[in-house]
Amino acid sequence: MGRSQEISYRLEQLILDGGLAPDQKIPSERQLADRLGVSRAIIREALHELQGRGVIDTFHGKGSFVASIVPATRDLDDNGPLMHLFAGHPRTMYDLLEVREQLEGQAAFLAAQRATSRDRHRLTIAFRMLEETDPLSNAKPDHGFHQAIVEASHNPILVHMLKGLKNMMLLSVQASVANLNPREAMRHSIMKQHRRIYQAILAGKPASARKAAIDHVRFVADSMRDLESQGAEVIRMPIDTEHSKSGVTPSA
Amino acid sequence: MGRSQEISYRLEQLILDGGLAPDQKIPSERQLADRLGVSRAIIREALHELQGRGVIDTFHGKGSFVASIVPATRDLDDNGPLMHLFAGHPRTMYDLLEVREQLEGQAAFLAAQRATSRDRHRLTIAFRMLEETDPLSNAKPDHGFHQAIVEASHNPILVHMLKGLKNMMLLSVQASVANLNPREAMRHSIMKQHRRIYQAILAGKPASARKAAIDHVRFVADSMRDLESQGAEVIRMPIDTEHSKSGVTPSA
DNA sequence: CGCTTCCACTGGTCTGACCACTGATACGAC
DNA sequence: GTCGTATCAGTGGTCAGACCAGTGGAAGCG
Repeated sequence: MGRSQEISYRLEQLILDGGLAPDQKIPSERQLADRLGVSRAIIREALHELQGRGVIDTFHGKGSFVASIVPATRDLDDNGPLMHLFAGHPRTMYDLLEVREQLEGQAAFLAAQRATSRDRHRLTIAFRMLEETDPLSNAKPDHGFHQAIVEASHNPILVHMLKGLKNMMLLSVQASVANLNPREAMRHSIMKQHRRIYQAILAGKPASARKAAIDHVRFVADSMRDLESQGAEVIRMPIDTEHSKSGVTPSA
Repeated sequence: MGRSQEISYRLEQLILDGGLAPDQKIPSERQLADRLGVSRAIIREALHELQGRGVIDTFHGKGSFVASIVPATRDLDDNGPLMHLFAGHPRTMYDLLEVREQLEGQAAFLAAQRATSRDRHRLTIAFRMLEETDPLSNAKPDHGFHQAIVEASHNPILVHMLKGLKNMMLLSVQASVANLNPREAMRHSIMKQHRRIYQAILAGKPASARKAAIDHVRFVADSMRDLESQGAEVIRMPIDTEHSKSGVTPSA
């Protein structure tokens, strides 16, 4: 363990101990360096580590501040590491969609095979909600619809895996809804796709259901790819409050 | 957004893109600084950030290395509930196979599309190991083979999900191997299926690879179902299994 | 009063030096 | 020959001091 690690640890302790509340300002790097008896470089490295963990946010010219959502020492509620790892990386969304494609397809397939009457009922409710909801706040109903499907698959592992991805899914779905729904034509297409999935499951046609689900996810992915390649601004959901990392066009 | 952040972002990109595999060594700080045209301090800050996120591990005097995609912290926790499920319900194995069917299929598909020469190399090694290994202790090479495939898919999320299921997969694979391999005919079929997958990926035929992989998993599932319905004793593996590392030894 | 200018303070980056650890190589004693 | 040991190049760890670049408030001006 180096000095930097130790400092990082001590700072985190200070913060978590309640000595520093959320949004509270952290002493300046120079002050910390002086007070803790190490060089400023060390302080900076330690702060970067905390930054990576999402404990603090730093702003040029202003200072460093305790992040509003403090993920305690070692997250109990977790999903954290993954989220931090993946959040903000555009490619991740497509990776996610590649996996979703298959999982949703399988879920739809199984749902068509196994859905009980209660499943059908819940699915119908979710579907209606989806149809009737204001497109602008459409993310949750959309997610709810897909979740109803996977639950109808009666495969605990499938449920578990998609549940584990729930947060990331939500982000992804929100992003896609935010991007695609405004385009009236696309919104219409997506509605139609949802309907296809829904009807195939209700009709007990596994193969059709799978195909519909896969097509749906693929359509979303392709559409977003198109949009992005056309230079349209792809709205990414803020995983953490202000990190407006969007707008970065890696044009080295 | 500072230079350091950008560097951190670029490095992470490299890693997630699969340009750098787990346990692989990252160029030295001085090299990176030189190559990316920034000072070493910046590199160090970026590395500390990645360290904070658990993307890399750093060792004094040795270097920095890509950490396993999934922070091991929650590995056990993650599987805990599922393991519990598995213990009681034989059906879970089939649920698992249903999911595997799709995930492995997708992995094979993407691998056929994206495998680099290094991927092909590792895949070949894993495949040969699989061919040459004593069937009785065949579980690990089998798992290693499948893992090599998913890593060649260059989809971090896919890697994560299958890795998360690693232990259960191992159980499942062990079970299937233990049950199926003794039957000479079946063992032969499985070998042929593995070969089909392998060749399809090497030949760069995504569709074939997917089909081969799906057929393979489905064959295993069906075979076990048959056996079970015939009253044959299905050997189930004990839960614990030593935490063996990945089947393939990354030969430096 | 309102606007501008300026300046102190904050983080961001660079340089180049030195320390501490690791691993392999060369060398000496046996 | 073999075995320890000394050496050395490469790596991360730390330091000091300088300068650049945003921020925000205070002083000064119209």
